[in-house]
Amino acid sequence: MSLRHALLALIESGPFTGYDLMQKFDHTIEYVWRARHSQIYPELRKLEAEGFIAGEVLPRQDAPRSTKVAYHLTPEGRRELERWVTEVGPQPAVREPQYLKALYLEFSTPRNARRQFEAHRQHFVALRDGYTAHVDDIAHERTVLMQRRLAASPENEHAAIKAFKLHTYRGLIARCKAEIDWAEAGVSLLEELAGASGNPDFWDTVMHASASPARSASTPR
Amino acid sequence: MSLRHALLALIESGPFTGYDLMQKFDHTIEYVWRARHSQIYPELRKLEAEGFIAGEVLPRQDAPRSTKVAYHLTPEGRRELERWVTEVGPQPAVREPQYLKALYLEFSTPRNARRQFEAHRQHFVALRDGYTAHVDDIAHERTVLMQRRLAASPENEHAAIKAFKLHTYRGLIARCKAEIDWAEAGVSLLEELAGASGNPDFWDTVMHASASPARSASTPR
DNA sequence: AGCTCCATGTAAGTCGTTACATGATTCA
DNA sequence: TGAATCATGTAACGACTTACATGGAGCT
Repeated sequence: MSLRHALLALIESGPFTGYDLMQKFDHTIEYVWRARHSQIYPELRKLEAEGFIAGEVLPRQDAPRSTKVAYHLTPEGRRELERWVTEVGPQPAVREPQYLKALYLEFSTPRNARRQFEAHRQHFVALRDGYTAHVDDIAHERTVLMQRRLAASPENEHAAIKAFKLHTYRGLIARCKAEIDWAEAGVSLLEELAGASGNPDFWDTVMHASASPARSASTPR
Repeated sequence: MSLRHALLALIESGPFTGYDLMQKFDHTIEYVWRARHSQIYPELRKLEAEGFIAGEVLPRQDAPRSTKVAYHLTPEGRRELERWVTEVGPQPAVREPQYLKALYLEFSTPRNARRQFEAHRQHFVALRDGYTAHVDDIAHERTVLMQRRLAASPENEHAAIKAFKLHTYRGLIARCKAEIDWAEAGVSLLEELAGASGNPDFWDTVMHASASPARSASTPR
């Protein structure tokens, strides 16, 4: 149920068209929630039907013969945003595909296990770098969203508003670091195991090979 | 697409009934993927239809007049399990409800912000404690799953099999720690902001109050 | 007679994905 | 002429949730 609130929060410093919002979700800017345009446009219409946002039809600056719709927050939308921020929501259920796989790496070769950890590492290095660049942009007030939001607030609140955003992205950076450390420790673990086994074929040996292949109780031994 | 593989991996040390599996997902044991029985039973039938598992009808020990179905892995299921472990899958999209909310804490009071961080902390402390207990169980080979899996493998692989599981859960513990640290740093941040603002009402003042309430471009100022 | 555990299901709905689609305009 | 950007949609499907439902058995 967070997409709608991500939209409301963005639109608060609007007005924005669906296309504007899509771009914020699609690449870079909104780094904590991902959404596709096929989800965004219908959700905007729902939010408008519920009275949380209001759209106005504008001519397109690039193509004056067609139009676009820019949405802004209504007072009800504002209240809904405040309600959401105030409410303590349920934490999402644990569902970790990479860790699930890591539990069962013995079903493949150590070489592959290392590949998994390296891919994991790479992904989170890239993610961390993106976050880091974004933190920098926020600290230097280089993002349009920050500028708009600060412009709409009294000066004595600027520090806090900025601090919340920085704290959020720094937390995500710390998480990336934890993932990177885990992946690197995984590689180290494999190397230790390689050393401990005197086996020169270690890296290409499937552990836990089909020792008990699909024994069936209807085939009593 | 991970539920089916979680099921295959569990069933590998089977046979298990849907009810057995449900319990492993529901509470404690399988700490990396959560699923409900309403998802598990249909998926088991799908896996059987695809030939990855095979069920056999058994009498229930507690109620001999009714039956249950215990599934075991087929050779195709075994191959599918190996294929999945070998394949480098796509990382799931970033979607972080708590961090999203943290980005916009200025729409509520600092008192509420602190409540959010404290709830976050609590949740991950509990999760970490669960993981920690589970790591202990694995290290001492107290779980049925570990015992079955080790019994079905040659001794020289026991260390590696155990090491993968320990490494996985320790990684999850490290992640919990990062979350706990983040939440605690959030509380500290709020206290700093409280000190910096000389305002005695700080904790109950909504920042970013409706300074620009739903301005509409159709209402030019 | 009612509670709990075992064991299994269905139905409705939300959320999200990929893929398919269109139409205006500018630029090379 | 074709590609890229702006702008907006729909359709089909998959994953997951909540809620509703049943039926045997033992325990108090």
